[in-house]
Amino acid sequence: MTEFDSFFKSAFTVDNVIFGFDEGDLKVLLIKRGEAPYMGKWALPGYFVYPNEDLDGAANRVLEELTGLRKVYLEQVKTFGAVDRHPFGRVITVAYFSLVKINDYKLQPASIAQKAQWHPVSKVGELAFDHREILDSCLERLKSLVRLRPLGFELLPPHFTLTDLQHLYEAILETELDKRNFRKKILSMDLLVDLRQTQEGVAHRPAKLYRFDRDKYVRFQAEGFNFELKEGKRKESRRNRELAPAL
Amino acid sequence: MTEFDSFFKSAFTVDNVIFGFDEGDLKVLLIKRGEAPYMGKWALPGYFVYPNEDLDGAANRVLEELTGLRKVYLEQVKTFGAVDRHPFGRVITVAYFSLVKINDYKLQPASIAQKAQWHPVSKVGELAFDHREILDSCLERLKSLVRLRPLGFELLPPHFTLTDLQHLYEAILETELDKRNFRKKILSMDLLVDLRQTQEGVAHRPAKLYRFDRDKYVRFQAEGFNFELKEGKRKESRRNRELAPAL
DNA sequence: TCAAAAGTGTTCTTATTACACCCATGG
DNA sequence: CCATGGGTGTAATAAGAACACTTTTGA
Repeated sequence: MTEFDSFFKSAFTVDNVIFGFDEGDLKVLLIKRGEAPYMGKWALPGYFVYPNEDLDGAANRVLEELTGLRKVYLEQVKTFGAVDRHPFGRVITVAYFSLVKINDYKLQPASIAQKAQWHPVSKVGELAFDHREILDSCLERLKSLVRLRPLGFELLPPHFTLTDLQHLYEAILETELDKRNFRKKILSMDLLVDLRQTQEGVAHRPAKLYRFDRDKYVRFQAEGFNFELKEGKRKESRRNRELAPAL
Repeated sequence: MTEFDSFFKSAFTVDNVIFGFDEGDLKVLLIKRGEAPYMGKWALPGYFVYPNEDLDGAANRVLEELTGLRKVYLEQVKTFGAVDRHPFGRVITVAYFSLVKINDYKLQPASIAQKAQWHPVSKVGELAFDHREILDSCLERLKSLVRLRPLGFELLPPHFTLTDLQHLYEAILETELDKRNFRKKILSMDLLVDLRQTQEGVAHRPAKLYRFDRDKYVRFQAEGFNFELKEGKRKESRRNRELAPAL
C-alpha cells in the first residue's frame, strides 16, 4: 500500500449548523473559540471525526456533547475542502444542519458549551474558518427542504399556534405570508391535531393550540405524497416558468 | 499540534457519477476494476484527492482524465464515510455527478479509460465498494434537480427535437408525460430557439430542431425566476398536500 | 373601552389535466 | 398506400392569490 501512503495524511471533521427558533427569529448556535486559530471568533460547533466513527455519528456526537440532545433532525449538507481552509493541515469538513426545539436545549457542563450562544441568523457576521460559507449553504438547504417536507415542526415546541407556525415559515423563507391562505393550506393538509386548548394569559383573544401528527405524516408518506410549499411571489405578474409533466 | 496527529491518518477521494443520455436511456459511465480490491467489478470513476487540490478540482480532474471533457455540469452530492467502506484504511469519499453529452465523449488514451463503458442506469447491478449507494443518491439528486433547473439540456446534443427532450425527462423521472402538455409547457418557458431546421432521413414527418437558449436562461435567472417541474400524478385523486405561502 | 392578535370566506386568476385527430415523410 | 412518429387545441378542474372585518381577551 505504500504507493498510497502519501494520501493518508489528511483529517476530516464535521461542523454542525444547529438551528433553533425563538422570539420570532431563526437562530443558530455558535461557539466562541477559546484557542487558536481564530481565537475569540464565533464558530460552528464541530470536531474531528474519530477513527471508529462514521460521519452521521460524529455529527450526532458533536450535537449531544453540546446540547445534551439526541435523536434530533440532522441532515448532511455539503463537504468543504479548500486546500488552505485549516491552518493545521489538510482538513476537510462535512457540514450538517440540525433542528432543535430551543427550549429542550440545556447547556451541558462540557467546557466547550460554556461559550455557546444562540444568535439570530440574520445578525451573524464573520465567522472562523470558512464557517460563514458553511452557514450560508445550510441556510439555503433548510429553505429548500422546508418547502418539501414538514421540517418546521422540529423547531417548534410540541404545542403551538398557527401564528407560531406562520412566523416560523416567514423567518425561514424570509418572506411574508397571507394569514388566511396560510391557515387554509396548512389545515387542508390534515397533519395538525386540534388540542382543544387555548393560550392563557395573553392580552388578546387566545389562540388554539395544535400539535403535529407525526404518525399521520408517516402514513401519508407511505402512500406516496408530497408536502410542498411554493413561492408565491407575484409582484408584477411573474412569468410562469414551471414545467409540469402530465403523467 | 501533536494532540491532533492521530487524526491526520485518513484519506479522501472523489467519486463521479457521470450521466449521459443515449438511445432513450439514461446511462452512467462505469469502469471495470483491474486491481484489488473488487477486481473485475464495475465501479464509479474516482480517485484520491491530491494534497494541493480542492474537491471540485479533483472531481473535474477525474472526469477529464477519463473523458477528455472540461467544463461540464458537475455537482457535489453527498459524502460517504462508513468506517469500513475501504479496505486500505479510513477513506471517505465525496460523491459528485456530472452530465455529459454522450457524443462529445471520446475515450481517452489513459489506461483506466480502456475499461470504461456506458451502462443504462436501469440495468446497473452490484458495484464495487459502496458505489451502488452512491449511484442511488446521485440519481435521486438528479431527479430532484432536473425539476428545478434546466439541466436536461446538458445531456442532449446542441440540436434536439421536442420528442428527444420529452424522452429525456421521461427517462430521468421514470414516468410518462403527455405530449401536448409537455410541449405547451416547454415552449411557454421561452427558453428554446426554433432553429428552422428539421430532421432528415426519417421515415415519418420530420421533427423541428431546437436549441436551448442559455443566455436567455441566465438573464431570466438574474430576474429571479424559477424553472419548476412538478409531478403530475393524480391517479385516484391525489390529495393536495402542497403548502403555498401567499406573499 | 381600548389595544392586540385570533379567526374566518369569497372571488378572480392562473395552472394543470385529460383527451383525438390530421400531417409529412420514407419505404 | 402504409407505417411511423410529428404536430396541434380546448374544456373542465384545481390551485393560488388578493383581500377586510368580527371576536376574544387582559390591561
